Amino acid sequence: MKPLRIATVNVNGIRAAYKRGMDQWLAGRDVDILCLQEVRAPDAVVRELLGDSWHLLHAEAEAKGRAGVAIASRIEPSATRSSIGEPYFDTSGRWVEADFKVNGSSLTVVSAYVHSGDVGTPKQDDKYRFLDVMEARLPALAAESDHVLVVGDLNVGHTERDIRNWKGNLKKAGFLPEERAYFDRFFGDGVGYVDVHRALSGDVDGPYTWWSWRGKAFDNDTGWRIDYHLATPGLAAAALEATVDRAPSWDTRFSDHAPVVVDYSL
Amino acid sequence: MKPLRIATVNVNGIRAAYKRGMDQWLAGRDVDILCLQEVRAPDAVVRELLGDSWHLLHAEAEAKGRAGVAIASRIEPSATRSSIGEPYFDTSGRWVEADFKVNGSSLTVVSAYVHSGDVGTPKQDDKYRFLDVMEARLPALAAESDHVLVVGDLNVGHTERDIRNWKGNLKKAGFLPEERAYFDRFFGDGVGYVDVHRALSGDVDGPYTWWSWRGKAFDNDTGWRIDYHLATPGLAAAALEATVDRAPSWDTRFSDHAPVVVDYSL
DNA sequence: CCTACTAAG
DNA sequence: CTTATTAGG
Repeated sequence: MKPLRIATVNVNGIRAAYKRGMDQWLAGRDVDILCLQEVRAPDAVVRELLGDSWHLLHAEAEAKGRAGVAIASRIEPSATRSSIGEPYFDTSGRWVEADFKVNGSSLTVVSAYVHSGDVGTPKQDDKYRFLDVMEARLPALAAESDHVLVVGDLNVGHTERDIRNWKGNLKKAGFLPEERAYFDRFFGDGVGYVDVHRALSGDVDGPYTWWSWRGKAFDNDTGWRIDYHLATPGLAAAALEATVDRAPSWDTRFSDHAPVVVDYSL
Repeated sequence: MKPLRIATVNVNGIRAAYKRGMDQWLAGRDVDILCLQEVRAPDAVVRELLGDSWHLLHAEAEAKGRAGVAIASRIEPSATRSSIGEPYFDTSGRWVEADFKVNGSSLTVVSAYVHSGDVGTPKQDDKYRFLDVMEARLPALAAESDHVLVVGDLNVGHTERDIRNWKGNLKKAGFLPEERAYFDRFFGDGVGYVDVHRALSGDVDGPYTWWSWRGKAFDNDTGWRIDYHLATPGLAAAALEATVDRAPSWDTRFSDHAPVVVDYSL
């Protein structure tokens, strides 16, 4: 049986990503379920760019040109939702859920875009509030489907291996102890999800998924691993291979984030 | 005696112009006095881009990133002014004057940027008000110097030969009868200036100096001649040659306007 | 440093 | 269609 290929990527504006060759990446990757964050475009534009070969679930943000998440799939979802369970976030373009039937099992896929945060500002409060709701939503989803996969830009590096310059970022949004503790719990017995890429790659540095556009961050691989596949244990056990599509393997850099692609033998 | 080469160009943002190769144009043209409009950058940025081989007179607009005119010269001005004579326009970045001594004669050069206007809006009132003040300033300048040259983006096409699609623009700002009448007066006995390029090129269509970025306006030469050299008669008689630097002669299009370059044998 | 928005051209 | 600004990342 051909594995199910699921990719997540923060496109940082899908119009800009297409200008930079995102279509070439897509054409070469044969993705079954494509999860996008920071779409930053109206629904009609997204449909036009992706073409009609996808089923598209897209949650725009209320603010024009901000955030926006989507799930584009070759197979049709049996159900879709665009709420994380807290009305405050329903128009923020940060969370969509799609249910699929795959070989007799139910699979829920989530495309998530956690706030970037900013210490000492209301943005950080929103980030914690979102992570709180997410922490409650994860086990609820796991109770409803055979398999759950939450992917996206979670804007937190979990461990010292997930950020190149971790010492310099201990007080920065994205690597705060309080943020990292959420991920300890996501991956702990209570919530019970698995960090798929970390499980497959083992205890190594990276692989990073985001690099600042500034300076030579990308060339020097001064990056952060903040784009994840969080899977329920049965699904995580079915993960065959995980890849970050960045140079040198893939030479089109169409966003400041690189796609994280995982094959699941479901 | 080597003629004095004076160029005018609306750069539509000097930063963007340099990115598109304005420096290559400048390097190949050996200009003595360079008049700029729509500089749209802080003074420090302009000085950095032009380098230290110029004397620079630069009037920024009060509004950041808007308008801005400059005169960069290889020879040092004996005096400079940045008022057209009406305080309302003093912070609009639309008028600068520099006086030079050239071979024993006095020469005043003005870099002007007339409002684009918009029929039925306050912008059109400002445009008329500016043209009113300009109409008063022209003879005053002529009385003070041996030679006066007012160059820049005057945002009005004078005659039917100055706009490709003149019939379609009779009611549009830039070709309104009331605007064109100002130029009849500028070139009439009362004010007494000469349209240098028209005098040299004769009664032909164009040559145009501005083409919209939209569509194929540039390739089809659907343009407007709105960038001028207005000279007092003695100076106009000294004009040897006038050129619009556009393709095919010059292949770098660094602005939606092309430079108008004139050699004066002073 | 890059995105999209907006006003201006 | 392009410019620079602004907020957001």
